[in-house]
Amino acid sequence: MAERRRGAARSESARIAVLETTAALFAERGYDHLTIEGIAAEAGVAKQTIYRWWKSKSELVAECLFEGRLLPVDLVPPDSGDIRNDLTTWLDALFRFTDAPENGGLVRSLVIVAAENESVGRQLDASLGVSTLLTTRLGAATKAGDLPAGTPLKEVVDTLIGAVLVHVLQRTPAAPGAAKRLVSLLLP
Amino acid sequence: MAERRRGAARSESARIAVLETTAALFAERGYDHLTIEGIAAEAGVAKQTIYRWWKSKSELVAECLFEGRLLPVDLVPPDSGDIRNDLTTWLDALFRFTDAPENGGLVRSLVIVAAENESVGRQLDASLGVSTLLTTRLGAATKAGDLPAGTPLKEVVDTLIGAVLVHVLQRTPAAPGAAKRLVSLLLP
DNA sequence: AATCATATACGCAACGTTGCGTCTCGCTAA
DNA sequence: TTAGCGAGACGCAACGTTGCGTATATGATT
Repeated sequence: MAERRRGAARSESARIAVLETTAALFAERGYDHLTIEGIAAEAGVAKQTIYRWWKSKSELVAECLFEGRLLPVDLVPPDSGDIRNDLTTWLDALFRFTDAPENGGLVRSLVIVAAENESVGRQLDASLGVSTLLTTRLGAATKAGDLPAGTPLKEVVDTLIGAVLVHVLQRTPAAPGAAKRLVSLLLP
Repeated sequence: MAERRRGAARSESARIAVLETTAALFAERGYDHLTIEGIAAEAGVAKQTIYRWWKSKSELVAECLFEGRLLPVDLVPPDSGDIRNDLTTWLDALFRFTDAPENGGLVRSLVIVAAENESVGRQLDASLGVSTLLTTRLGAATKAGDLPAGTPLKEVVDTLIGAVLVHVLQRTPAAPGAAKRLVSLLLP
């Protein structure tokens, strides 16, 4: 049996206020200009209330991320039946998203968090809204015979994400047709 | 004509001491625990001497990087004549380097700098000791007929780097044979 | 059932510490 | 004589911790 709690329960409203404020300030100022004191003030919450529940700034951001509060869009690959077209469409949307200046900063901040926080790093693919779903679709396509049997799915997914990261870090907008070229390269 | 300087010239020994100390502390503690005051103290230099010549911490680290002081190894791809073997060997060495825990932290710190500092980000490939050289080799291989004529070289290089970054961020040691699989995937 | 005791979270506010970036000192070297 | 140098003090911002008084929820006592 779970021993019943004794005193006042954790304030859900405070928790929500903190997470919402964190996500807002993160998107607005980026990770490195994010301060615990700033979040507390803006959220109308005591600093100690934050430190009581979150060990660090990166952990706080991680929770926002895993609750889907950081990325404004759902990057779900479409399902038309043609796996290569779907991948191209999805990758192209991802490129167009990251190429917008404000989003570029957002994703770069996200990369910083991934580099600092192990759990965010490990779930990097999930953080970017992909991974399992994408791998599932690729697996299904392989089974259906749309892809060669030996296609190393994990490598393909990692590689796609990696290409996006490189573009974001290099501040190089994706060239026209880059998504298509990349997909053709990986899944000829 | 270059106007003759008046007054004391910039101290080269101080400059060297600062860069060496920066590289050492960066490798030892990582980027986020690197402080200007710490560098100044360790290098036996006044804080103002640093601020006089470098605008920010990331710029200081960038100069270390571009002078080759940050990465302890030269990651030059071999040249055996077989471009795929060479790529695999090089990529494998890169994986083995980043898989060592202390190096993983180093590269993750480097990613943080690339995310914060535009010039580092833009020269990300050069920072990792690759790019131009690699692209040159790939171009030569294409010309020699070892690779299909339409191979998108830039995409290939970006993709390789991206795959390495993803592994580093995910804290996933590269699986045995990963380098070979990746190269086969990109250059079938 | 009403009351008290205990336990916990809360907002508020202050603490000492660290690192920032700027500034002013003499000293030294070109 | 001028500019870079080491040393170090300054105000500022944010850190992470602590104590205070209040609100709330549970368990024990009347």
